Amino acid sequence: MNIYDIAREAGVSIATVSRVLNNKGTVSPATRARVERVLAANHYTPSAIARGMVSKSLRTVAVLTVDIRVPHYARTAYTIEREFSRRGYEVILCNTGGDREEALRYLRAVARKQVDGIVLVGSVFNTICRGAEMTALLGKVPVVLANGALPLPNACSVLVDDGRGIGLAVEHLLARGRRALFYLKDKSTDSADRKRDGFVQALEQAGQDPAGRVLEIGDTLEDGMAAARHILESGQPCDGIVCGEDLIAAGVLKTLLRAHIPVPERIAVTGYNRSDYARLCEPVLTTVDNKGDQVALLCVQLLESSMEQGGPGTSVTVQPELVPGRTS
Amino acid sequence: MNIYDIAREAGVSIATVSRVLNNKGTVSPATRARVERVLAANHYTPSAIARGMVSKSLRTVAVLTVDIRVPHYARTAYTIEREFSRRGYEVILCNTGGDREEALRYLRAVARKQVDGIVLVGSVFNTICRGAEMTALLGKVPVVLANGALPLPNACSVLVDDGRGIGLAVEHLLARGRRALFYLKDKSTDSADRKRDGFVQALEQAGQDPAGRVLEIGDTLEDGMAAARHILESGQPCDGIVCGEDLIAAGVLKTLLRAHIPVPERIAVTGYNRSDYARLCEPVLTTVDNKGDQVALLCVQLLESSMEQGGPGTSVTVQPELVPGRTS
DNA sequence: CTGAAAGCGCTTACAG
DNA sequence: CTGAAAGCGCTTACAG
Repeated sequence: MNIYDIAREAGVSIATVSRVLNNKGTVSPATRARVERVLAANHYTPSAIARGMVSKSLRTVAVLTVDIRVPHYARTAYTIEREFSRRGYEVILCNTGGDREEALRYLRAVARKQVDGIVLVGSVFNTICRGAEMTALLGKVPVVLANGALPLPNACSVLVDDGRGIGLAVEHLLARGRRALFYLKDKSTDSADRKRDGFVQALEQAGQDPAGRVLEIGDTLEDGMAAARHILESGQPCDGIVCGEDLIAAGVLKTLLRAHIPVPERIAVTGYNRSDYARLCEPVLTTVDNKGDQVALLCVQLLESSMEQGGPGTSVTVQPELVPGRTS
Repeated sequence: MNIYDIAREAGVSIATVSRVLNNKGTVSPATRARVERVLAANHYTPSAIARGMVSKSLRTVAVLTVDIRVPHYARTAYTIEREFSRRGYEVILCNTGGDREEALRYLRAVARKQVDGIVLVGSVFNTICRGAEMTALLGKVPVVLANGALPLPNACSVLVDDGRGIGLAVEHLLARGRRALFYLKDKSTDSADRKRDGFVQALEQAGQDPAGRVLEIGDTLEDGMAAARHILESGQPCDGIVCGEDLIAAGVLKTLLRAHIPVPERIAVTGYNRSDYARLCEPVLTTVDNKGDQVALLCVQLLESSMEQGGPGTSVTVQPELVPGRTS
């Protein structure tokens, strides 16, 4: 059942049907009523493809992220999807695994579909979105990065001051009298580097030597557990462990509890992300809220405005906030 | 840059360009080479919209779920997305919140885009996918349900034997000498009901009276915490709490730990889903693996085959598995 | 092996 | 207020 069938049945031209469908132009009330009746009677569904053929848009945006199973990304993707849905767009989900080739494959696919915009979630895209084809693919459509930035004229950014976020955790621990802190640094993304820098800087500002205080580890629960064991076994003085992710902190906490080390009395622990992991821990983890929902909302707003009005890529920064729990 | 531009530059007809683009029909090696050179030189990107205009497909599937922030749904959506991506489809993500009207809105939107298939993740869709418009929307395209079933000729199902899953947990506890079990039932979906039935049945099979042993609660950590407090304060004998979700079990565990009740010595706890929550708990939660990844993969396989070959809706059932932890 | 032409289902100037 | 016609960028019989 297409627009021709409707037109025939209503005794009008397809142009008129199109007008009532889109509330564009002028249609006499009588004609409109007649067409609407036919439309409803046939459960007519307009073809977004045919419409897209002329408008060059399917009202779709692509969200590229690392892995939707990571709670922080899931939250971000959730808000982005809901907000775009409210605005009449569908969202294509892409789990790139942080892999450059995979990201390229997704970008090629969504370019063919002529998406109206692209959201890149995670600072890993700072690193992998390089090279001629990437730039070409990302250059022809509005782009926004959550927790990242790209040197493209059309790319917007919503940044989180992650260095400051870790700084907050450090200052919090120092203020409570902790003197021998460690930092567990995950992966190697820009964001992870910024957090590490925040740790180092906060220690230096307090007149402490950060040398040997940063441990590079993976980003799993087990990595956190192993790192804590490593610290304990090293015999080095330690009264606080600052972690770059809640999941790592949960692992640390697990090791400490199993070793019957009182938390926070002997060793304090802090996480990052304000995820459910933090609430789940017993005692509840002190963590840093990196404002995932706010970041996601801002991404949608920036992208929407650059999809509709164009304009150069703007950038906003969000400040994280310490959320005290019972591990500090 | 469209197919006409390419044809002109290569000195051939658009039909020939289309042939080399799709490796269809026959093209002389020389012509093919010439066209391919022009294609590459111009970074030609075919329009999926124009292609869809004739094929009636954008090679897209829609995944409707309740809320991607729930880890179990995130895992399912992840696998579905990855598997479809491998097969050359893009995935549209829809967070319905389990709301019928929202689901309808999404279904209307993806019907206009003529998606090739629809995946419904969660047994809530058993309940909300009723009514004329729903049936019409779901009737014209291959549909598969993860953990659910629909009385439609074209709908496939991948079911999880959730009743059996809870039964496994109960039998496990009974085998370890527990005699006073409670079941914490979440929400009211078909799946939650089946789990409750599994609990009741397993108790009866063991010759126990299930009366008063099932508590209906919400599905949050706090609900689990409150339910455990309620049980403790009631003074009723209790040496095991079976939960319908890991998150609830985590809440129960939290309350028990805070009350200094030895787990599992005095009260055992089991969860459901084999989520990260279970691993995070200390002690690690005994849980039931409801095979989310396997379910997701089967969904993709069923949907793919019914998208390509049509055929009636088939149904498969997956058996859950007990994963012993340290809380039982 | 290759090309001319029709057709997919809409929207949008342009006439009237 | 309404309709005829062109055009969006492809694929696909059909001829040759």
